[in-house]
Amino acid sequence: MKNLDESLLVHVPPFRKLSRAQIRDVLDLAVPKRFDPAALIFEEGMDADRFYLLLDGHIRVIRTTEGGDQVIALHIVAGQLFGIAAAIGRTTYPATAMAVDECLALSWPSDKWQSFVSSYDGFATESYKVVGERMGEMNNRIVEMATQHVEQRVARAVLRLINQSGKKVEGGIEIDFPITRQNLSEMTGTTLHTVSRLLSGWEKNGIVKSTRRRIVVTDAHRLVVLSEKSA
Amino acid sequence: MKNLDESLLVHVPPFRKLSRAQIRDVLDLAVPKRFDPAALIFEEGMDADRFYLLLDGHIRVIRTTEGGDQVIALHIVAGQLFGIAAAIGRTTYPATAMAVDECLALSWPSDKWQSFVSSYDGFATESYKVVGERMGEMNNRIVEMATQHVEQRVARAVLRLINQSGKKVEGGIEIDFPITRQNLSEMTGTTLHTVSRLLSGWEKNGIVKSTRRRIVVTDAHRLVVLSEKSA
DNA sequence: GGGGCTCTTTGTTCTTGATCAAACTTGGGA
DNA sequence: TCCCAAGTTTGATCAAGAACAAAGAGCCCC
Repeated sequence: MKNLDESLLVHVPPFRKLSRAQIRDVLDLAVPKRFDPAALIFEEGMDADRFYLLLDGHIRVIRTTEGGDQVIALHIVAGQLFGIAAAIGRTTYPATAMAVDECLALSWPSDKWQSFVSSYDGFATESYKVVGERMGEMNNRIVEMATQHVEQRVARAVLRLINQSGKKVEGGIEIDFPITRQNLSEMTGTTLHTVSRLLSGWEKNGIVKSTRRRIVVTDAHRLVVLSEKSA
Repeated sequence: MKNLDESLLVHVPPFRKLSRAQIRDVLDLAVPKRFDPAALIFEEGMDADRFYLLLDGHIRVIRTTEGGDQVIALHIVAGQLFGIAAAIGRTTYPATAMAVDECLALSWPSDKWQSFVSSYDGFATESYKVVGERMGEMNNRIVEMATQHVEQRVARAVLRLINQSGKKVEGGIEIDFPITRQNLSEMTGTTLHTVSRLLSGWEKNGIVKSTRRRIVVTDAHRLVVLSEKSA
């Protein structure tokens, strides 16, 4: 438990400005944990007792409506903080976090947040920058949902995924975690049927290539064009 | 300029915990300004050199797409901070702020943000609570847009407005600033035509009563029912 | 190596709400 | 007082995408 290597945090933005000794202190307070694919890390409404740093894997942040519809709010990639309800004055988690693939995360008790902010220079700044980026992303999604058609929204969602978690493969860029048409529909507010038809169409035009749970973008440029097609 | 009364800030959340002397200091740094209806306070992309506190009136926060569509992100009511790009590590404003009616606001240079946070206990906590609330609202809107029909979205938008800025009048609750069908459509991602038809329908059913730029909700309960109608 | 679960595809029909098109109303300003 | 701009209503048509319905395909586990 106590032998986490300091190199883990050296390159992670919120901790980048900390000294070796400070990182040691932070790590000594951290609890590492592994999650299997589809494991729930915390659920919407739960008491927000810990905050997390994802070291490896991908996390999906989900909200569920009373009607049972799921909406994917965002994906977290390695190196990002999540579950930081404490940072924005919340006592419960606003959404559910689920491991997409095998994940490794560190966590700390939420009541440590305050002391991190005051003890470690740069920690607050970097963390709130993350908050700002997420707000920006959310804002963009609202604008998209309000003004764009389904095809453009799905195109953007795919582009965002390859930007955040794209892996170069021969013939294009692959989303490097498993994702279904259903998932994509939950990110864009449409149905899996419509997403399936869109992907089939794009595949016919040589823009993407996809198999079960995997998507490779072969012509990102044309996807960008699609995503911008007149409002 | 220097004779702002301290009572202005005593009941405003971010400053609530400050001493009389501290409030004096804060006020001495503040620049008050009045804005006419429809005046732009700052625009998306502008250098975020100041942050604001709205003392009176209503502000509309707007994003405009390349295609010229406008989306209303949120409304700010008296007592709220806005333009707090500095708080989330941004150097430009992420959206445009426009006065809806006659407004009075205080503003401070953005570089004072850091010193406010460190000098005044409770300021950071309260401010980030506001950030958290806005994130929650944005999140809800994303979920709504993804899962609900237009009628439900418009109903919710109206309910939100009367919650935030409702004024009791005989016969119901009125949204206490001027708002057009067009505005409502920009809040919900639909067209003014559809909003007009919905409002006409509701009026026929005795749920609302509206004239040019004014909306009175006469039966909030039934509006809630409408807004929840099966996903 | 088969069974079953999960994911995907594809066809058809139907509904919502956008788009197009005008006319009407209201209130402020010349 | 009249005019005009801004805001509102209403009708008709149309298209995007949801809903309904099945059938296929890939993968994991036994």
